[in-house]
Amino acid sequence: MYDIEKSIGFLLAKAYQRGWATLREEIEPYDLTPPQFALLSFLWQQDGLTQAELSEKGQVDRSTTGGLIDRLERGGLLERRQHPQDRRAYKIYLTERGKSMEDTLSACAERSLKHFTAGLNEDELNELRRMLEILRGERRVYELPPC
Amino acid sequence: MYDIEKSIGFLLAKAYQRGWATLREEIEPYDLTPPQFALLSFLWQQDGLTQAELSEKGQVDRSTTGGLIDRLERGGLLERRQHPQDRRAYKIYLTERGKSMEDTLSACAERSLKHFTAGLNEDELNELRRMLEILRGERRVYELPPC
DNA sequence: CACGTATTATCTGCATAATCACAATATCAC
DNA sequence: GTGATATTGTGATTATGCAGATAATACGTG
Repeated sequence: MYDIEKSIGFLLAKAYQRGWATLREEIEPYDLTPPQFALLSFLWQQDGLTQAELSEKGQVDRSTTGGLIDRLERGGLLERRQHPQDRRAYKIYLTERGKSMEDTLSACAERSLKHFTAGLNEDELNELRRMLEILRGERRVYELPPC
Repeated sequence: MYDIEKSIGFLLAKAYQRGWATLREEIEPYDLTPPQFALLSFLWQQDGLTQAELSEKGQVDRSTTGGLIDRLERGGLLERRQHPQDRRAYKIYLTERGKSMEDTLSACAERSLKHFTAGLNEDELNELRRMLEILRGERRVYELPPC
């Protein structure tokens, strides 16, 4: 008998749902959503990537990434600049405003994570991270090399 | 320094993403999605629930549940019947077709779960389940009692 | 070198999902 | 009966992935 309440897939969905909501609460005052925050996080690490590169880093479909960038651009956190060598592509750069929000938003993320994971200790979190990385599986979902 | 690649929230999102895609592949031939499958699973356990009850069981917003039911009804897997005592509410019943697909679809779910969790052994899965239940947190997200 | 083909980068449209705010209707409690 | 509450539906916004369109680049062959 299939019991969905005990299914890893269902529990994963619900844990994810709560994680999202917890982060959302923290960053809502800045008019951001969790995926938008994630994209900003990649840009804080490295600026000037193309949409395709950001897409691959975040393991998100390219059209989804395009939409995220639209909204972040509208919010004045980043800007598209023409790629100097490739006229098809944009390079994505943080604006001053986007750069300046790193500390504030990272603090939000830390706070929400602490709240979200309050029921688990440090060892458990490391173990969870290890298992999630395994479940995450292969990285380049959107650039599968020909088998 | 905030490293999103190591963040529990990000890893949770990516593991969830892969879990969804894995199940999706299996049930796509039946024109179903993971949330639709989840709703059916609750109905296999118990028929004749209202939308609000299904919503609470699945921890999903009521309007989301309404949409899921729309699509499953369109596919002929369930039907809305007037609640005998409450004219506001519907009771949701599986059709014969909906009932008959339990075995097939459960097998799909088992298969996809096995594929999805191939990298973890039985003990690890139990540990993961335990931690996800903790992270999932309080159940009734949509019926918070006044604090 | 040139031309045609394949690949790549982005965008658009479509469908599903998810949450929220609000509306319409019905029930409940006092 | 009236006000509060509950059930469902609608509209808006975001996210996500897929398919297809468009434009530009890369490559391979003659």
